[in-house]
Formats: sequence, structure tokens, C-alpha cells
Amino acid sequence: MRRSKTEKAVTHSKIVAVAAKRFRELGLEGIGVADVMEEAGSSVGGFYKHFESRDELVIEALAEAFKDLDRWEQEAEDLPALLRFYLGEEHCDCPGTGCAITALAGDVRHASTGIRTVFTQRVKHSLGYSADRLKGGDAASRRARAILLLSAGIGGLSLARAVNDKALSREILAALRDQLITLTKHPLPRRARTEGPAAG
Amino acid sequence: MRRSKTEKAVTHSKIVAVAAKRFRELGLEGIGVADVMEEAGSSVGGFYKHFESRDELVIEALAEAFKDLDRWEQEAEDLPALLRFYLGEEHCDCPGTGCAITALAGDVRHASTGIRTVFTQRVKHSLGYSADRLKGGDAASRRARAILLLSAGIGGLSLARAVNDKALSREILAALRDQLITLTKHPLPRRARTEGPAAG
DNA sequence: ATTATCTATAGATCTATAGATAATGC
DNA sequence: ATTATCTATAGATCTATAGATAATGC
Repeated sequence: MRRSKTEKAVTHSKIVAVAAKRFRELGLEGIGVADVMEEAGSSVGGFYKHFESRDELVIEALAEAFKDLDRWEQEAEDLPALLRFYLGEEHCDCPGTGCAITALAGDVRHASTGIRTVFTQRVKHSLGYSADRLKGGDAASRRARAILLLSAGIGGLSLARAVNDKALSREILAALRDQLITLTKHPLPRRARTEGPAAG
Repeated sequence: MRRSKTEKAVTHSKIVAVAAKRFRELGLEGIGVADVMEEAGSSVGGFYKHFESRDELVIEALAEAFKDLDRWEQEAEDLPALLRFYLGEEHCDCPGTGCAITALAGDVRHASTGIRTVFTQRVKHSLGYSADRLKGGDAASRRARAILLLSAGIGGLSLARAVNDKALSREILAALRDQLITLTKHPLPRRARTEGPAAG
């Protein structure tokens, strides 16, 4: 029954890989430890020799899922190409292998501090990535547009997935692809700075 | 122990009101039937004389929560005013009394068909509302911009709430208020229509 | 007689732990 | 001897139901 240390590491990786997929697909509360272990080819009892708690698995699974983002960022030719993928129908239909920020933003609000911290770091990274690659405008404009692009991408993909109507889902994706790609190239018209802190 | 029919209706309303608040605050799986009943001043056993299932409560609670959206839409002076509220710090800090689309978009993806259908209807309504009030451009431009505004609003608010860093949260809200208000007034520059179906 | 609500609980989860088993690694 | 994994289960949920209680409404 006992395996070697290298085999344990393989088991560990399998568990994290399954979790990284299923948490994105089903939500952070959508699958239990026992089912993750079974899908990884192990049984429940061994779980706590790999992780101190379920939360620790979530944190490792998040880090694992973020590696997909890293890969897409590295491989994308430019921001428009990344957006075409990000707002594409395949990405929309496969949350389990897709962006973990979008898949889990809603759940992270209710999660532990550790989970939220890992998530927050990745959001900061993604904003920096986009801001560095935007065309036109000054640094502040690019930073603001990065926020707009990320927000619209996350919100649009979340909507397209939540909604029960395929035509609407496709329409949302297409409209965002079109407009967000435009926004990578041109800054928005500057408007009079009437913004106070925030309206109640 | 038994109460009159009118009193039962009051009890029913209390249950739905508590659920409408707590589901937005804690997520659709974040609070159980027993706790909702207790907070409404009743006990678990009576629940299924009011609702056929927990799902039915969720559907009624969603409808109740959407009434807040109706009210804001009616009372807002114009779209910029609505956005200043929607992306304001108070709304961000109080999901329990805020927009149910944003609060529950992530959860709805994993919910039953009945829940998703009610949600979808409301998304369609909100898109129509925004499109009707946008300035500039043709109907297609306004429809597309309505999608962009709703997506960015939902995504930005979700991010601002998920993130662990108050400064970042505030920055996201401010950047979106600024840019989305601009987008209510001016159409985006038209770009060459190179969009195919969707990239893989 | 009907029924709105209550207490109590069945049955199905889910996280975490206990103890056994058998292979690794000193 | 140590330990990676297994089976089994404790203990804490959570949805839904059963049966009792007492006030409503015919």
C-alpha cells in the first residue's frame, strides 16, 4: 500500500490537477474532498497526509489553475488575440480548463483570507499585464482601460455562462470581443473630471 | 399555534425578504433553510408548507431581490446617475441589499433550470433598459454598449468585492465609474469587421 | 375539520480523524 | 521504524418529512 516519495508527489499533483479543474467547473463548494480524491485515483483517508485542510487544497488548486493564465499570456500574439480566445465560445463552454479568475470570482468573496489573498495577487498581475500591452493614451489611461477590459471580460463571460439562452450567450461574447478589441487600440475620450468619491 | 391566512402571508413575505438579503450576501449555498426560517422568526418545520422545495425559495427570493433593481431603474435620473450608484462604495460594501445579478451571477451557473431562467429574463430586461437610454450611435451600437456596460459593471463589482485589498477595490470602482459614464454618451469608434465566429 | 406552526428526526451529505496494512528507506 | 494509502467512522452539517399542538374558519 505504501508508495515511494516520488510516487507520493505524483499523487499530490493528480489531486491538485483534478481540483484545479473541478473547482473551476463546479465552484469552490461544488465538489467535496472525497470525490476529488476518487477522481484522482485515491481514497479519502489519505487526503490529510497531503493537505492540512480543504482550504489548503483550494489554494494549491488556484495556483495550479493560474498556470493556464500564465501560458495564455505568454503564448498570445497580442492583446486582441488573447481577447478573441478569452471571449471565445470554447472558453465559455469549458470553465474547467478556463480562466480561474472568472470561474471563481463569485466564490472567492465568500472564501477564507488565504484564498482571497492568492486571488488578489493574480488580479493585480493580470491588470499589470494588460496595462503594459495597451496602445495609446498615457499610463493612467492604460491602467484604467486594463481595469475596464478585465472587468468586462470577467463579467461578460460570467453572464454568458450563467444565462440560460444560447443566443444571448453568443451575442454577449461577440459584442464584447468586438468592443474590447477596439478598446485595446484607442483610449476613451477624456471627460470632464466631475467624479467625487462615490454616490450613495 | 395556528395563525390566520393573512398572518401566513406575512410570515411568507418575511421568509422571502430574509432569503433575498442573505442569498445576495452569502451566496445561494451560503445559508440554509433552517437559518433563514430562524431569522424570519419561524422554525424549520413550517418551511415546506410555504415552499415546495429550497429551489422554490431561491426563485421567489430572486424575484424579490430584482424589485430593488426595478426601484433603482425607476428612480435614477439618468444612466450616469445609475452607474454612480451601481459602482459606488456603499453598493460594493452591501451586497445583501445590492444588485442580485452581480451578487449571484457566479452561483446561477451551477443552479437549477428554473433559477437560471428567472435570472436570464432579468438580464434581458436590464440590457433593454440600458440600450434604450444610451446616447449616440445606431441601435446596434447601443445594444452592444449595453452589453459592455452590464458586463463591466457586474465584473468590476464582483472583482472589487472578491479582492482582499481595499485600495485596489476602490480603484476598480473609480476607474469604471469614470469610463462607463463616458461610454453612455459616446459610441466607440467603429472598427474594421474582421471578426470571424470565435477563435479556439 | 382544517391548517399554520412547532419539535423532533430520518437520511444524505461533507470534513476530518482513527487505526490497519504493507511497502519504503534508513 | 517510518509512512503512503486504505477502510471505517465520528461529528457536524443540511434538506425534507412525521406527528403533535392549538387556533382558524366553515
